[in-house]
Parts: sequence; structure tokens; C-alpha cells
Amino acid sequence: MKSDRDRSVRLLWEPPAEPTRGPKAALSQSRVVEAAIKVADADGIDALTMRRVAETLGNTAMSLYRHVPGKSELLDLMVDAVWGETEPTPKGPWRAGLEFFARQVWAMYRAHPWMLQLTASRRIPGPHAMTRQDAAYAAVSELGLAAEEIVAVVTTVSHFVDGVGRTMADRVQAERETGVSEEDWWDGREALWEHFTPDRLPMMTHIWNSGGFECLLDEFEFGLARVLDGLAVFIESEERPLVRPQACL
Amino acid sequence: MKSDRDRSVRLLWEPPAEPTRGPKAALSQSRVVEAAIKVADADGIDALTMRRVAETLGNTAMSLYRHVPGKSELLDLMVDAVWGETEPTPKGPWRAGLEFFARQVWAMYRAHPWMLQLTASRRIPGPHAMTRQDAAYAAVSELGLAAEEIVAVVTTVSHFVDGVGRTMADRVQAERETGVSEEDWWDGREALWEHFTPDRLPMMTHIWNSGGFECLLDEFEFGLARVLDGLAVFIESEERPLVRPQACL
DNA sequence: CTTAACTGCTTACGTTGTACACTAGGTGTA
DNA sequence: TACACCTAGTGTACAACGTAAGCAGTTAAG
Repeated sequence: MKSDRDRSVRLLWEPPAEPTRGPKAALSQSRVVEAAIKVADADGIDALTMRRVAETLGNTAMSLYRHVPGKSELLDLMVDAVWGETEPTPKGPWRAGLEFFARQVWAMYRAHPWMLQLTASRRIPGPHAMTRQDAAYAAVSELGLAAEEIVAVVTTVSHFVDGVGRTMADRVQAERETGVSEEDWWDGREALWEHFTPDRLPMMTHIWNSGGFECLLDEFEFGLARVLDGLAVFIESEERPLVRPQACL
Repeated sequence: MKSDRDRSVRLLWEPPAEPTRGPKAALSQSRVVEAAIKVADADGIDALTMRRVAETLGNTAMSLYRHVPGKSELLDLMVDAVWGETEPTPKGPWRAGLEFFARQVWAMYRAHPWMLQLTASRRIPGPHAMTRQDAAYAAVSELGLAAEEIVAVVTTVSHFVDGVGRTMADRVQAERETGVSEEDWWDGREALWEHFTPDRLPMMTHIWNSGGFECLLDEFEFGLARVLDGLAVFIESEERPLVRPQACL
């Protein structure tokens, strides 16, 4: 699962040259990546094994290694390919821009929930991810913010979307693995509800009794509006207090 | 990796009775959980294998199965044990309460970054996690919010903290795996910087040149302040538009 | 003492990523 | 044409993983 990271950089940023000699390749890097994404979409990231990807292509596991250095790099390529499906944030007012960016990322996570499960290790950012990021920064570039404030503002939105996304991704994965919907599953946890007593969990039981868990507000919409409101307070304020980490004071 | 979930509920909520007969156990559930947490803290969640945990206890892998039904349940127990290390949110003004909650969770994630990597599947919430959640809801219970609004407000904070936490956790894991600090590592990616050209990534290069990436604002502090500002706007507004998912209209 | 309950260990199996050595197929040069 | 050389894909093998099954030793209850 290790990987030579400079090799990854080349892999992502410099498309491989076609070889002149030897037999024509039935497979190709993009076909492998495409198949891998399809597997992950269908059955989750845990189902993404080299053998499985090869199988869907009608080949053996080892054949993939002619086109992809290893699984880790395959994941890098998958991530950037998915970023490539999103639209870069267009120019315009900052709030509309950040909202657009957030919705694009959110849509991406909904289409490929496994994306959130493999940002885990230090992954090389690919060109698609980078241009999208760049366009998001551009959305808040005309506000007279300091460079590090631009980064901080976009990062705040990203963190929120990542947070919601992860919860959603977990839910999707669980529903696929168990074959039981979220609601049905919790309904079936009577053994758990027995421990919901007002003395141990007063607020929980209160919310439960008032139906607060039955029909939740849309977590993404609600949270995004709040986050953007909070950023508006910051952006529109006269003096902006900088919060720097200690190392930078 | 599967697990009988009602068994998990009992495991988490109903502490096991001591057996009367048989040899005294050298191991115990809590010792196993404790050792597992230590392994994960030290070397990350990937290093958490049954063999490794057993080794640190001076036993063999299979001995653990006398005290813990399987790895999945061990993870459940670890998660709740770590929640047990946090302080429940005290009563007081809503903003101070939410901030306290956020800081507790943040501190927890910093101490145990692996927590964020294994919320993956549908995990049974344990008593500690639940009481902390309950106390967080209580922080916004006196504001005249609807039950689902209480949930949404706390959830928004959680999502943000989860988002920042994940980024942090990824960084920690990467630093441990590679033995290279974040900064040094990016410095070493010259192959990557070559592709940072103003025509492809105008904002990136601009921010880079103005030093915006060299000394980032504290992501947690900055974002938390914005999120709380945004929630304040919502909480203090006269009429609060409810954002319900379509299914609930 | 006998017996039942319990602890911990040994062995073994299937699944994973992938190293290594191989065959079959194609292009260039002599 | 003949040969050298590269390349695509295969087959086998290995170490590490979670854990099922069964066994040997230990202790308290009857």
C-alpha cells in the first residue's frame, strides 16, 4: 500500500506516452480507473480489490499492474477522475460562488460516497482537484481578504461539507452492507431504546418524544446556510481579527 | 468483520457479569480495550490487529476472543471508552456550551485521531457517547427552538468538527507512516510544484506567492468562530425558516 | 471427587496486495 | 527473412489479516 510519491505525481499530472512496440493493449489506464470507479460506486470501497476490478474487465489481477503501479496510485487516479466530473466554480459574488462550490462537492460525494473514505493518507492532489480548488479560492478573491484568509474561508466550507459528507457516506455504506435502511435499522434496535430513560438521557428522550428525530432538517442545507451566514459576518465586518496558530505569531 | 448488533448493544450498555467458576482471567474486556486504544494511539488504526493487541498484552490473538466477540465490537468499545474520557457539556449560555462541546470533541480527536477513521460503518452508540450528545443538546434547549432545530444546530457543529478533525487525522497518520512532517513532505514535492503555473492555477500561485500557504490560520479556531457566528444569526433571528427534506413536507 | 464452566493456545482457512518469473505477441533493424 | 527487443497479460506464491474449531489446563459448585 506504499507508493513512490513522485511517481504518483507523474502519473497524475503527466499522461503516459503510448508505447511504439509490443502488442496492442486491450486494457488502458483510463479503462482500469473507470472500472475501479464503477466497482466502488456499486459495492463500496471495501469491495474494491484488484481481483475484482480485473474481473469486471475480463482479466486477471496482475494484468492491472501493467497500467497502474499499485492500488494506492489507482486510488489517486480514481479521486482525480471524480474531481474531473465536477464543474469549476464560476466567477461571481462570493456567497453564490462558495455555495456553488459546496454543492458541487456535495453532489460529488453523493455520487461517489467512497471518496470520503480514502482521503485518509497523504494523497497527491491531481490536476482536476487542483483546478476546482483554485476556482473556489477565486470566488473570494475580490473581497480584499489576506491570502491566508482566503484559504481559511474556503477551508471552512470544505470542512463542513466533508463532515456532512462523511455522515452521509457512512449511512450509504451501512445500508448497502446490511441491506437495511437507516430508519428500519434504528427501529430494530429495541435493545438500545431500552436504555433511553429520562434520567440518563433527558434531552434525548425529550427530543425523541417531541418527534425531533423522526423528521430531521436537511443537514446539508441547514448547515451550509449557517456556515455561509457566519462567513458573511466575518467578511462584512470592519476589522477582522486574525486567528493564527502559535507558531506563526 | 460482521457483528450481531444486539450483542453489541448488550456489550456496550450492560457491563458483563463476572463469572463465578473457572480460572481467574488474566485478561479482561477493559484491559483488552485499553491495550487496543494504546496501540491505535501509538501506531494508528491500521496497526490495530488482533495479533498486535494480544502481543502487547503478552498473549496470543485468539485469547482476545474470550473477552471481546470480534474486532468490530472491540472498535465499538474503544470508541465509547474514548468518549468516556471527555467532559459532558455543562449548563450555561448556548454559545459557551456549543463551544465547550466542540473543544471537547476536538481535543478527543487530537488525542485519538483514529476515532475519525472508524466511524465508518453503522456503529452502536455507547452510553458515554450518548450522554455527551445529550449534554450538547441541553446546551441549546432553552432557546425556544423546535426539537428538530436543536438537533440541527448541534449537528452542524459536529459536522464542522468532524471535518477539521478528519483533515488533522489524515495529517497525523501520514506523518507517522512516512516519518516526514507535513511541511517537509510538501517541500519535497518539487515534481508537483512544477505544475503550478499561473495560467493553470492562477489563485494557487497567487496565494503561494503572497505566502498564504506558509502560515495558515488555525483551521479549527477560525472555522468554529464562523460556524458559531452563523448559528447566532439563526438563533437570534425573529423568524427561522425551516429547511426540511422533501420527504417531510 | 466429580463435573461443569471458563481461560488461553494451537492449528487452519480464506482473502487481501503484490513480487517474480513466465509466455505470447508485436515492432524495429540487419 | 531472421533475429533482437520490447510489451501485454498470466500463473504461482507469500506474508498478513480476522477468526472458526477444537483442545488442554484451571477452578468453583454440587
